[in-house]
Amino acid sequence: MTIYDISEKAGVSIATVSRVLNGSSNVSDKTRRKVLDVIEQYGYTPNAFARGLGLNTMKTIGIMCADSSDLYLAKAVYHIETRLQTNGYDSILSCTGYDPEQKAYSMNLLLSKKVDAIILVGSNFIYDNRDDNQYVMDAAAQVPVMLLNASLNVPNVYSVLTDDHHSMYEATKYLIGTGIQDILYFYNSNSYSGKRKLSGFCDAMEELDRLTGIKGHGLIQFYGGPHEDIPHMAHTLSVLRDRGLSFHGIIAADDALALGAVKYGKEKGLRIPEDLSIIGYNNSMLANCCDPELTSIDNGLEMMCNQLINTLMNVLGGRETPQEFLFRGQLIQRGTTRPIPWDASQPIPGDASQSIP
Amino acid sequence: MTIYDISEKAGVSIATVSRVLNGSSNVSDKTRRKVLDVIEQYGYTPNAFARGLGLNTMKTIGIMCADSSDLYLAKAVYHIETRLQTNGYDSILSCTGYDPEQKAYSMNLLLSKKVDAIILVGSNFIYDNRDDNQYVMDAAAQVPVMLLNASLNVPNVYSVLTDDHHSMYEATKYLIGTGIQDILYFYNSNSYSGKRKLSGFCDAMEELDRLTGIKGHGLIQFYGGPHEDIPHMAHTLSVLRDRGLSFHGIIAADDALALGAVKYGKEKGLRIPEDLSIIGYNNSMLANCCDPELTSIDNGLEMMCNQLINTLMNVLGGRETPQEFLFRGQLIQRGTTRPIPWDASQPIPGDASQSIP
DNA sequence: ATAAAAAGTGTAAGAGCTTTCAAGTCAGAA
DNA sequence: TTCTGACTTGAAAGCTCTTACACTTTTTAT
Repeated sequence: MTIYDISEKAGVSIATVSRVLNGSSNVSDKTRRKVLDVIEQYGYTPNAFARGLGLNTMKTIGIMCADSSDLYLAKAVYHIETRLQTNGYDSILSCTGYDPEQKAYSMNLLLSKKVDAIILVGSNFIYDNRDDNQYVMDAAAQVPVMLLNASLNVPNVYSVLTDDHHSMYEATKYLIGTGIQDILYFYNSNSYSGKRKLSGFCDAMEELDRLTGIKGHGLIQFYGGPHEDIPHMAHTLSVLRDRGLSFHGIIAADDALALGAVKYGKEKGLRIPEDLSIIGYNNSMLANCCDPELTSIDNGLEMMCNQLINTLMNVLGGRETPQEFLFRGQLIQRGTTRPIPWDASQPIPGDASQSIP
Repeated sequence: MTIYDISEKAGVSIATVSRVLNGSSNVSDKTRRKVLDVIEQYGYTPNAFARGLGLNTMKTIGIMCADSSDLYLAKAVYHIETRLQTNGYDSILSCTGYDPEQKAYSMNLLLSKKVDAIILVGSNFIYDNRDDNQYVMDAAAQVPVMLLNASLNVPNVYSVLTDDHHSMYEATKYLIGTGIQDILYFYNSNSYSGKRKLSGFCDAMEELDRLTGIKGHGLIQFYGGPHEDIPHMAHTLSVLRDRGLSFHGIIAADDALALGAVKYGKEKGLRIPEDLSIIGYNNSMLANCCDPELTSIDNGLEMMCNQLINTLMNVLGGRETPQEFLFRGQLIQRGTTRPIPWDASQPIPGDASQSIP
């Protein structure tokens, strides 16, 4: 069933059928109705390839994501996919893993499929070394590139992200405000946003060092073990402690790591939050799975995804739009941290609980 | 840059270029090298639309999934996507939600994009009423349809699933074997596999009723609240208990529900597993997030996904293959259940711990 | 050496759609 | 009535590739 069949049955030319199909206004109502009837009757759907050939677009967006089974990334992909769909776009998903070469390869694959844009979900697509981002720039030369949780100042690249530095800075100050000074930062990624988070933590700790005149309140521990392996995370911390390091607070770069920290605390018989306070990141469902429930930073993922798609639609529609959207995260206080005492004289100037509602 | 440009620069015909591109053997080494060089030099990539038009395929598989942010479904999609990629296929992902109409619509959208096959991830795509599955049969008339976690006996539809009935039956018998008789089944879906699970539970409980001569050991509770809302799940159970129902074991239809059960137990001050034993389903990362760690049923998701892709490749390659693959789940015993006592005389014949290693 | 088979290459006909441009229709104005 | 211009419509070219078929060249068998 092709456009020719339809044109024949409707007694018009293929051009007219095509015009009806594309909602062109240059068709009389009578003709339009006639064609529509025939199309309906035979259940005809235009061939997407042929259409793509003619239009050089298929209303399809390429989504790249290192690991779509990751709780956070999966949520992001889901929201993006859903919003795309309501805007009449399809998406081709490509799980690239964390290997840079694979990323570049996947990118080319998507481009060869003539996607209208590419969305990079997650901060691990942008590297510090500008040369390593060449593949992104190459892509941007062909189609708009959208970044979620990362930023790259290059034409035709648009970014939607949270201010991870600020979030971590405030979270750290909040924890200090509850009376804890020896804090461990527990992280597992050096990605674009990973770096920002770490520096936020460091800045807050340095401030503390400066104010107290004591050096080294902050500890930093990288977790390189298997993804999502909570027991292994707990074990990593256990080893640390056994080496004699002491800390009464843990700030984790994501909720899974925080759960590892909670598990560690329980295994060591520490009361949470009295003996050990813990803050997670992302405010995922894991925060509720935790006992006690996990204090975590919510960065409004859904809102960011909406902004990203809106921006994309603007770009695709040829409308002007800012290149970068920066959101602010929000600390959700739950059971793994103590509240800031009402009367406490803050060791750090500035009331953290004010800027983090 | 088209095939014409390449053919000109290489001094051959477009047919030869095309043959080189498609790895046809009817090209001399010398010619091939020459063409390849030119292609390399100009960084040419064939236009996917034109290719699709000619071949009527784009090496693309449609994946449908109700909610790709669901922990379990996301894992499945990830494995499928990854395996597809290693087989040289792309995937178009469509998140349909749970609305039947939306499913049919998405299906047509995928078909219009000329996918080579459609994979339905999750059991909620198949309904009890055969008429409701018409959209699947319609699709199967055009391309192979693969079902993960569901089954439909229709030509050109292939199924890969676990024997949920058996898993639940054995899990229930196991729990009974640990000495618990009043068991609550906690579930949230009436999907294809949801039904199977429920009937597995019911069968085991009826057996118990028959053996003890007492009716009504089993309780069943549906959870209709928001997805992944652990506190809400706990609350649902709390309400039940407050109405005077008593149970010392909970079997949940998935791990999230089981965490809800754990939370409920803790809130009520029950010791787990002494006062309340809990079994989850899917053996997801949540099982490790739990304290104590959750006993759960592992149904080998990755293996199933592999089988599904292998089968698909066979179908696409025109090779014979069975229509249905049925796997057996496996109970992973952890901290939310007691071990079966060595010397206990089983109230139910058949040693559950034997068939569930 | 020669016939027959095999291998390599090119021509041209699609695949199904969009879109330009020319032509046809028809109302209202002159 | 004739002309003008606004609408409609159709013919045909174009988008980029694949592939059947025909033709040429090379290899193999005799």
